[in-house]
Amino acid sequence: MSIERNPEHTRTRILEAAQEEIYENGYQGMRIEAILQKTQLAKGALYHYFPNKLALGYAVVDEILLEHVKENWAEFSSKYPNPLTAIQQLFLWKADLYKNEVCFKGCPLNNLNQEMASIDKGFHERLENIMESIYDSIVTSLEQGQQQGLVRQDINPGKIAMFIMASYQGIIGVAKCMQAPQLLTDLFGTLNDYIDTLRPSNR
Amino acid sequence: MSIERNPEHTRTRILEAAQEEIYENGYQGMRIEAILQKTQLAKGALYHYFPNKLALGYAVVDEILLEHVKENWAEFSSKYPNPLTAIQQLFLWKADLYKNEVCFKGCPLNNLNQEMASIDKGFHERLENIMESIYDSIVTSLEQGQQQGLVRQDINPGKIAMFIMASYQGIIGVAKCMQAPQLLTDLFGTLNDYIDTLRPSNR
DNA sequence: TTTTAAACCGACCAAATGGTCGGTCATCAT
DNA sequence: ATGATGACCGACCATTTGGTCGGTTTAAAA
Repeated sequence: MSIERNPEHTRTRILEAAQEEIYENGYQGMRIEAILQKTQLAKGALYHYFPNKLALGYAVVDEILLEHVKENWAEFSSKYPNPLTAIQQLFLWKADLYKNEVCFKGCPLNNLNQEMASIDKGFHERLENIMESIYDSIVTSLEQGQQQGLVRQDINPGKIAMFIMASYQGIIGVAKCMQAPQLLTDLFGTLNDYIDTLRPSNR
Repeated sequence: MSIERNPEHTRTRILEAAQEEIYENGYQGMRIEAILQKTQLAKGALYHYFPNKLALGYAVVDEILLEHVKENWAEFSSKYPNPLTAIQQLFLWKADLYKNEVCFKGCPLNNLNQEMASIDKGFHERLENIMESIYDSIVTSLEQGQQQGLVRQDINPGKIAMFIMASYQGIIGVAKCMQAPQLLTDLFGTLNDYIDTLRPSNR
């Protein structure tokens, strides 16, 4: 009996297994053997698609993490015309999402960043690009909000966008450390309170 | 000619070399061999003081990172009676400190947390304890500030303390990713602006 | 001075791990 | 049907790496 072959799907399966492994053990802790076990593939198959471990790691960032981030932001920014509301809603959704087990594992992007940014240039460049793309999205959407009178005129979109990103990362990180889902809700609540202060005062 | 022996000093040298290695490569990337090279010791010496790699990692957290944090906070909280000012000054000092090369490597505590908290229970417990101790310090100092009329009465010290911690961690993390010292100054500036809003409004 | 326990040495070991390579199997164009 | 090409297999290899252990040296106690 013949075994079906589906190159595209096989490659994706490897990538997803690698992402899971990295998420759980970090890139340095990710084991090729574990990916083979998860995918039930032989070593030759993996090395047919990726020349080495590093290339696989890069591919996970480029093809999984980056795409994931893009989709998320696209969804919320199109759903909520008010940029501040979009950000707040995204955070509320994240808070709920991370509330379960995910809370203990942290943010995939942040984890990888802390682990690899200062060790490997390739990882650093990729992760920096992702951050930049998130940053740009927030900035332009804040600027548009200012033009539409939805965001205070006296704030600096660049600085605020960066601060919001940093706080978000920090919140996930602290929650991971403390392993308390309630904390996550509180922290995102405080952050959303802060974001509320960026709205124009009602006159 | 005889070689001087100083057990205490030797142990400390190993710990410090290990801390550097972890700071640069993460715990999983730290190599025993590298520590031996840095300290010019033989393998037997290291394993005379520490039963294995994990115990060495734990010792670094307990004896280097924890102490470092304690000293820092003690210094600033005793120097500035106003807790909000103490926090702000600490951040300004950190911003300046990290401005150089350190900016690229991130916060030792945060790095280790992101890398190991979800992988190893022993690391997690230790890092959580450190976070808790920082948290407690900030909370009590905010509460005292409230009693002295230096901090707004309508804020929740617990939530605010946690938020400040999270933002701090996030700022270091983002700066590490973006590798821009100026960013660090901006972000800490924005955070300090936020902290200013916690002061009682002048009446 | 002798004894004793520690600090320290470094060759060696076993396991883990990333990676290779010759070969087999499925699939599809001709 | 048949050859060609890509997909996949899995035994094997080289290296790295944490860890061991018998032995040597220093320093202080007896």
